[in-house]
Amino acid sequence: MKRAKKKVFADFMSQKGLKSTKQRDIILDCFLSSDRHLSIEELYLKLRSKHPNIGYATVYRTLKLFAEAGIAREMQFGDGQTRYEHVSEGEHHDHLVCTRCGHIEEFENETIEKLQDEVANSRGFLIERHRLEIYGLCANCRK
Amino acid sequence: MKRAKKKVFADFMSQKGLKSTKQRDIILDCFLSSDRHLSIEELYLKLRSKHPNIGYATVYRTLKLFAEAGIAREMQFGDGQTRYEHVSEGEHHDHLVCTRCGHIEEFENETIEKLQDEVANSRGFLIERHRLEIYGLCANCRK
DNA sequence: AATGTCAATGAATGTCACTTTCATGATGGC
DNA sequence: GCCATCATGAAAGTGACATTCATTGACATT
Repeated sequence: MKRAKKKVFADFMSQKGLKSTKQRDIILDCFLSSDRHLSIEELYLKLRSKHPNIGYATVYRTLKLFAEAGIAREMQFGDGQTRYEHVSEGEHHDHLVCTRCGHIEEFENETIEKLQDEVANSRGFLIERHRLEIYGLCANCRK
Repeated sequence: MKRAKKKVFADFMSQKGLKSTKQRDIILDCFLSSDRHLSIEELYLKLRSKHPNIGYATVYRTLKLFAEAGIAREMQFGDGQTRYEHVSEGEHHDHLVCTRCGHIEEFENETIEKLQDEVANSRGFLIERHRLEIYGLCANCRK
């Protein structure tokens, strides 16, 4: 899966006439071996420990590239930081966010999606995308 | 209803030992007679036309007060601006957001809420709140 | 190997939307 | 009216991006 995404990114880059560089490889490796929901800042700090002279701007631009290439997706959870999550081919999911420990879980629910379509249709609304987030305490933090 | 909210706010203020001022009255009036989803900037500009020397910081602080008093609620729709919506006693609703004209519609769906509860329960998650936003084209912009 | 070409990099700077500070100005209780 | 507080608004500060630009580096050409 890590290998598959590397290929997707490599293909995207060559198709766009963009170059493969040390930094981009390092950032991709680090991203793929990280949490599913990572902010630019977090990834930047994680990288700095091993590669002290990689720039914030490079991390920022490279994550944008990942998003364009379809291997990452930008997310806002309302804490003022953009997070990037891994994307697997065509999937969609929503989130359970723990307000105590920050833990993020994913879920899918076909019925909810269907009901959303109904709501949108009844208003003449054409859906492009949606976001559903449930905030609360995760099982661990309830103890 | 406008009158009721003014009372709620007046009660909140006196209970907190805060003062009633010209500015706060003006801002409350303007807020109550506005769109249901207004950014600080929008409200500030609207106010400036009639009250040129009211400060941005005052609008900002007063909206926070409205939120504390429970007559407004902070919302993020991912455009980088915080919006404040009117709150009516105990109600909850979700949003349809037009990505073209910025129009925001509200909706409620009991079944979706119930399904969310089920999802949360199955993960041992204790819900505090949730947000559901559907982004797309409104009926008008589809034409 | 030296040079040319051009995208990539990263330190520095800019931008935007708040958020706080602080010197002044209002308010409400006596 | 007096005064301890609170409120105001101009200005400065903050945090998280987003852009600039001089330099670097990778490959192609001489």
